[in-house]
This record gives sequence, C-alpha cells and structure tokens, in this order.
Amino acid sequence: MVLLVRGPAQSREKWQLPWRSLRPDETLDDEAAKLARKTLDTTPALIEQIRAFGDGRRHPSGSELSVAFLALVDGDTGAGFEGDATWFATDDLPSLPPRQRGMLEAVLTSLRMRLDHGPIAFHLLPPTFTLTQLQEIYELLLGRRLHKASFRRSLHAAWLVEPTDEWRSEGRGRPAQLFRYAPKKRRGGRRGVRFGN
Amino acid sequence: MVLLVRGPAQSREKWQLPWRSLRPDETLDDEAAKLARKTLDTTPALIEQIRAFGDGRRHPSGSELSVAFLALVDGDTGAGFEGDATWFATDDLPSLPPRQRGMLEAVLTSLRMRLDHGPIAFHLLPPTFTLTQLQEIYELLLGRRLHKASFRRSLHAAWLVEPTDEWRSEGRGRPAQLFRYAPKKRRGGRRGVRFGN
DNA sequence: GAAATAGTGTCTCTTAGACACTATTTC
DNA sequence: GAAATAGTGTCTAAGAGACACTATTTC
Repeated sequence: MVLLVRGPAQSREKWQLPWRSLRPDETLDDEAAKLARKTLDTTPALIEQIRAFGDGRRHPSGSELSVAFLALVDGDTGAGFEGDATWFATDDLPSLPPRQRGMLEAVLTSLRMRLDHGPIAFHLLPPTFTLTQLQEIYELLLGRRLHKASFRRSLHAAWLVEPTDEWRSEGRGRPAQLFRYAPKKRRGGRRGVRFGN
Repeated sequence: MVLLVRGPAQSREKWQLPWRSLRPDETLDDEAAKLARKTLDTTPALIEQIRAFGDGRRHPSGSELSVAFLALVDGDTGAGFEGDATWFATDDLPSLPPRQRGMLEAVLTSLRMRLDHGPIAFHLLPPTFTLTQLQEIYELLLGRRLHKASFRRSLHAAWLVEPTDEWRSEGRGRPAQLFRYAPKKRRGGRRGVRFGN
C-alpha cells in the first residue's frame, strides 16, 4: 500500500505523495529520512532513492525537479502526519498529479527489480521469523504468488538464513521453525545473458 | 570507455565528467541530450537517467544536486567538445572529484543490470549486423566473455532478431549471416526469486 | 592443405515449478 | 479423526556452459 497526504484545498488533485523541499546544505538522503520519519512517525525499514524526475509536468509545489524515494515500513505502522494521511492499495489509487503518477509507477517497478539483487525483504521482518512469513513478504512486494518448495530451495542455495532452535505455534497447524537473517558468503552468481524482451 | 573533459586549471582534479547546469523551464532529458550532442558532436545511441546524487561532496560547479545520465555511442565517435576531451578505459581512470567517482560507479553498475531488461545493445549496432558483432557488444558492456552457443540459443529463444538473406565476408574465415533487430512478442518471462546475496 | 571464422549437436548440471507426500499441531 | 499448517522428495522442462564437431572462406 502507499501512503498519500492531502493536497491544498484549492488544488484539483486531492491526494499527493508526501514531499519536502530540499534545504541548502542538506544531503538528499538525510532529507528523505527526515520526511519519512515526520510522515510515518517511525523510522522506515529501508529508504532508497529511485531517480530524479524533471519533465514538463511540475511538482505541485512548483519545483522543477523531483527526486523520488522509496521507504518501506511494515504493516502495523500508523501515519503520524500533521494533517490527513491515508494508506491506499496500489491497485486502487486516487487521482494524482501527473508527475507523481509516473514517480509512483517507477518506484514500484524499481522495487520489484531490486528485490532480486538485495535482501530488501529482510528489513521488514523481526530478527527471527518463519519461512512462511518471509515468503509472504516476497509475494506482497512482487504482487504474485510463489511456489513454496521452490522458494525454500532457492533460499537454501543462497545461504541467506540459518535456523534457530526455536519454534513458533501460530494457532492451529504444525509449528514453524524460526530463522534468522545470516548471509554466509557470495555465490559465484554469474548468470548468462537474459534478453528482457 | 568513458569520455572525460578537462576541469579548470586551478582545480586539484584535472578531469571531470562532462556536465551542464539545468536551466529554468528545461526538462532533465532535454538538457542531457543537449549536453551529449555538444560534447560528442553526434546524437548518442541511447540516453538514460541513472539517479540523483546529493551527498555532502559537492559538484565542482558548486551545485548541490547532480543527476547522472548514461549516454552510449559506438566506438568510432570522436569528441567535439570545445576544449580537451579524452576517452579513458573504465579500468584505467584518472583521479576524479569524489562525487563523480561515485556517479561513474553507479552508471556502470546500472548499465550492466539494465542490459538484462532491455535491448540496449542493439542501439549500438547498424540496422543489420552479425551475431558475432552483437555478442562482442554484450561482452564489452558486461566486461566479461560469453559462451557462443549459449548466447545464440538465448537469443533465438527470445525472438529478438531475424536473419536477412545477406552474408558478409570479413576477410578470412566463413562469411557471417546478417541479422536485423525484429522483436516478435513477449515471452511470459516470469523468473523465480533470485536472492542476490 | 592450413588457418581462421561461423555455426551446430550433444551432454551435463542447475533450477523453477508441479505434484504428491509426510509431519505436527488444534479442534 | 478432520482440518490446518509446515516441510520434503521426486519428476519434468528449460536453459547455461563445456566440448567437439561441421561448414565455408582466405591464404
């Protein structure tokens, strides 16, 4: 889901991405972190820059250049924004200013591509977690179902997690073993060339 | 190779990435295209934004924010910059201003990741080309050797090229068939999850 | 014929996904 | 025992890489 805030009353588009003007002598990453903390009232699990946007369509603030950031938080986080802020499902979004629509698309695409290349999902989990929890995070972020056995084999091959000796019983059904994130070493991962269409 | 230009005489670092200040009411992409045309004296085969850089280290011009672009040209392009401009091998670069060193790293990494996801290499080739030419482009951009038979099988499976009925004899050895870029359709390319370390 | 380059056939190994199974819990 | 969830064994298909081969040219 995506957190949007209310724009000024007179604007045509009611909702906007949370934003903040870059102040002199501040770094981009610091400003993004401040914006996230102020909007979410907590520190996100992950903040990453996506890219800059500077096409004809201007930002609502009148700024010519926008730099989009992705911030991930887990599902229980409430918004602490002074004013209205609401979570929207990514497939049921209200109308956005034109540039922001493009920014959001780019953020989601980029998130899914980066999932393959870094341990992003682990930031959203507590220190120990079940493999079903981990798989659910991946399915949420990718927006599609994954194959259980295959998911676990890949995970095992990548040496990213190690089992603890704890088990968690979650109501009915067999208890699940808890794992922790413990990346071992680099695979010699040289893939052949994929021609992406 | 990377095209660098001479910085001002009094600066500690002799060489810099080509740059240009963003003018009011110009789009980022347009400004990047203008810079490329002015620096290279030709239109690049491809221009793509990588991301913005706004850390503590400032750009030599004093600008707080830099947006890095990648522009690709083929090997025969000369530099038309007013002033000195020289091509450097990516593994033998002179000293650069600190932020620009990071920008260049990010551009190269991003290029290699994007190679899998779009037909970037074809922009660097003439309308018809041999498969050996195509493979050499990929090897240059990836910085490693590829397996011939495997490369061709992947290419065939992706339906990206079609043979023409022309053959080109390049000195000694068997003539090579010419191909053209003719993407057919989308593969249903859903890969499983790769855990990239 | 030798050297050089283009292109292919076959084998092995890895891995994603399907399917079906076993294991352990609550009700 | 039924239902629910965790976890695994085996098969198949696709694809990457190794290896060796054939094909066609120039010298």
